[in-house]
Amino acid sequence: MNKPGKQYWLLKSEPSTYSWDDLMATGHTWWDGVRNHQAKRNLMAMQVGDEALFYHSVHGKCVVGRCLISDPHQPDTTAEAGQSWVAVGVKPVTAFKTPVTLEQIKTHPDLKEIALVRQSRLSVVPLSQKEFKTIEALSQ
DNA sequence: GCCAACGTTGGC
DNA sequence: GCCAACGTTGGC
Repeated sequence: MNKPGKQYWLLKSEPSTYSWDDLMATGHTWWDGVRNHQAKRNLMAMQVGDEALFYHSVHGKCVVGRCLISDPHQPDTTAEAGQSWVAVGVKPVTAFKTPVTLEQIKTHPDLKEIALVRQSRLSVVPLSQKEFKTIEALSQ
């Protein structure tokens, strides 16, 4: 079920730019356009088969679904010449029946240390397995 | 190398 | 619309 070393992530997107529905419509996307070094390190640490939650920032402020890292990191084709940013492939797995709001996350005792809140501007955020499972359970 | 100014992100 | 947090840029 859970292969060893599997990691968990949260991917942020402003839905007016790219939404969960956009991902569902195509079944696959390249998570590109990330221009932050810490986020880049997280992308490079991802392995195929890692799981990620999809978070709608700004308009939404909730986790809306679960997805899968389907392709390892590779050069971001949208990067300007001379700059080396990376992208990973992402596929949707399940849409949350009930989106999990930022407010729920902030008030849940098991999510006090979540990087989503501690580092609100980071767009590719690592999650512990417990944090991942806790948020997933809230979506039922 | 320091730091002020400015731009961006994202919550409120 | 405002502001806090951060990152980047450029003058010195």
